Amino acid sequence: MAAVAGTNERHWLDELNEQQRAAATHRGGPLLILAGAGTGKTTTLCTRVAWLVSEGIPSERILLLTFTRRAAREMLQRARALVPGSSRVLGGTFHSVAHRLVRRHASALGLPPGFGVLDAGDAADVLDLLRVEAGHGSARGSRFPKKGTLLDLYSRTVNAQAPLSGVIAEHFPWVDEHREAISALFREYTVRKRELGVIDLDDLLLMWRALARDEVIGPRLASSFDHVLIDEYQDVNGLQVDLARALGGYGCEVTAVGDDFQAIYGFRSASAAHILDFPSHFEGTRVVTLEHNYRSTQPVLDAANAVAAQASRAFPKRLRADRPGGVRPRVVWLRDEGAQAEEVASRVLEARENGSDLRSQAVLMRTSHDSDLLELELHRRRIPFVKYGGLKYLEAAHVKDFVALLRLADNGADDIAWFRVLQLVEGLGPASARKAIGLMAGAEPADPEAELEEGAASFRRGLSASAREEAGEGRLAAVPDRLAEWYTARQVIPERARASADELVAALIVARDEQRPGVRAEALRDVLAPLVKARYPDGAVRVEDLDQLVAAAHQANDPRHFVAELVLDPPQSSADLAQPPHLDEDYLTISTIHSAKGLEWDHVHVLAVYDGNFPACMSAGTSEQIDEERRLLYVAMTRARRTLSMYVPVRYHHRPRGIDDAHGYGKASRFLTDEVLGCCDVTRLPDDPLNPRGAPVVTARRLSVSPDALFD
DNA sequence: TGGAGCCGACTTTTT
DNA sequence: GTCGGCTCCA
Repeated sequence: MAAVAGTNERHWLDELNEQQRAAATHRGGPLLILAGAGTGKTTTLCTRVAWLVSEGIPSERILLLTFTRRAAREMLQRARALVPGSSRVLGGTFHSVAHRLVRRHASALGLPPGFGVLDAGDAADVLDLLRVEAGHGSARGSRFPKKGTLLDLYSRTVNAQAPLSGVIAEHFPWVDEHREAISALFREYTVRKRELGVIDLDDLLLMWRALARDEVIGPRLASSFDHVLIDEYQDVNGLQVDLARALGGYGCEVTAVGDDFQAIYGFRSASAAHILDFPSHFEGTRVVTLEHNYRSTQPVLDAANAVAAQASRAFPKRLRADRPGGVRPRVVWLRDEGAQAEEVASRVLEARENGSDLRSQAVLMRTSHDSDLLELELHRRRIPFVKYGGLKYLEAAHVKDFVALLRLADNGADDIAWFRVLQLVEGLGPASARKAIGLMAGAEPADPEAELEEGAASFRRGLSASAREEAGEGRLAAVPDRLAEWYTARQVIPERARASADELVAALIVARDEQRPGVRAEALRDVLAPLVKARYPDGAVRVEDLDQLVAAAHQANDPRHFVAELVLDPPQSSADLAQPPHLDEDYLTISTIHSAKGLEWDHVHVLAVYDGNFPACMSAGTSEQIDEERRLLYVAMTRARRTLSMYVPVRYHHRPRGIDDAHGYGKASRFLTDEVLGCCDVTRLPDDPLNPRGAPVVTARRLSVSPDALFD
């Protein structure tokens, strides 16, 4: 480490205000930075990283935990610009850091070296499998919860670290009659994951905590860091608090940043209570509050403050703007979502003509399909955009197929992947796939391999730590290998599908022996391509999507964990995988509010601000849920630097994509109270130009329209 | 009779 | 894109 920089060289400290500087240069003891929207939270945190490094803390001994990897990357880039020495700071999400640690200690945790990480969809598939096995498949009468609900419930219970019965009573009362069956199902779920050699996202946190609490491994882990900085602390859950406390308990200095009024992840068991409890969890905490808003103009803040003031238990916190001037936010009533799309597109173009490029503008919405019509309109007008949130690249069916193949090449015991992969073959459905997998799994090798098998079995049972030590890593590698049993299993495949299935399995065997991830991915892409082309009408386009993944596999730094890293840091779109990104291109951002967290734009448009969306009808149950929905609107509003527009389509479709014409006549969001509207310019857009002032439709005429004359 | 495949109804927010 | 229900095929 270079000599400590003199204070006069740290000119970047001069750019901070008094509170920010106090936070950035705090030394000794835990620190909590309460930072309202736009108060320079990121700047302060980056500067703190830079300051710590300039104070002589080795950068690899600093851990920066953020909500997304994108946030970590951005912060580290900025810190590096201040102090080049900060390049080795370890940054990422709780989950990605957990993955590194779990990887390193896989054998202690009883995991095979090639263990996979299930994404939410895979985890739900495992639960579904167990649900069917337990006979809750199509049980008549009292309906058993579906896989999505089960996963929600499971994840909530684990992340909140609360008893299942309590979580059911509070959030899922309608499944109470099945409580015991669900409890048994969840126990089976943890067993099954072990058998499959996989873990889910929640396990990553559980396992990190288990490592941190272990009397031997824990201190060793904690001694790797001097400082931990945690961003967005208002959105941590109980498990993450445990991790923070474990780190702090071993003498690591903890800094947390957040704003209780921006807590929007209650549905993931996060709770703003944790940030308020921080001082009691960490003895001797210094609290620094940042109140000066450098992002928005006062008129925007006035409206946002008016929304915040409605909260039942709000901290009295009024943001004050540092930027002079500004225009009042607009609230626009329109006929319907079509009019909304046209209006937003026009305003975006208008702003661009006035010198604001598309990158400085964003459209935000509650749910990802709120922008469906807008996306069509933008295509029509050739306005480039990138959409964040909603259905992601990895969730597209053909990409999931490909990922399942990649998984199988790493871990032949992953039956969920098998189940998906086998069904790619035409004429091979779920029933045959299940049978074949049962045969592959059930056919235990005979005596000669008993010793190896003993290792695998002990892994499956999840032995005590000492027994696992004994088994050693070499034996743990002996996960049951389905591929070897294919010859037996293929007998239950319908005859017409057998040859095709053989081909697929043969390709997997070849791919498994190929260690270079790029070459392996290429081989698997080649077997998959014809199947994708046959299955989907737009198959050719989808195969191109796969090429992006192959390219990414070629870039992978750690072949073994290419798929896991994909799950932990999912590309938002296929364009995200393309190397290098087209940085010079100008595009509009469309994003769910959840995905827009921490970001800002000059011009912000908020779509569909009607009641039923803000709050969403599904989240209008308890007053806590409604508070969270209000904060969501607040977060959206405070993303705006210069102008803010909120749209209320009066007539909206219940269902997206125009499947039918079911629609309702909505009211504006209940959060747009008179106080809020008083801070805004309210306009009503003229009605349908083809039918001004609702002129009655002529019904008496009968016209005949037919192309029959053409059919001579 | 089981299983593959087609058709119609519906979809909150994310690591 | 997914789920459940239905029909037709071996």
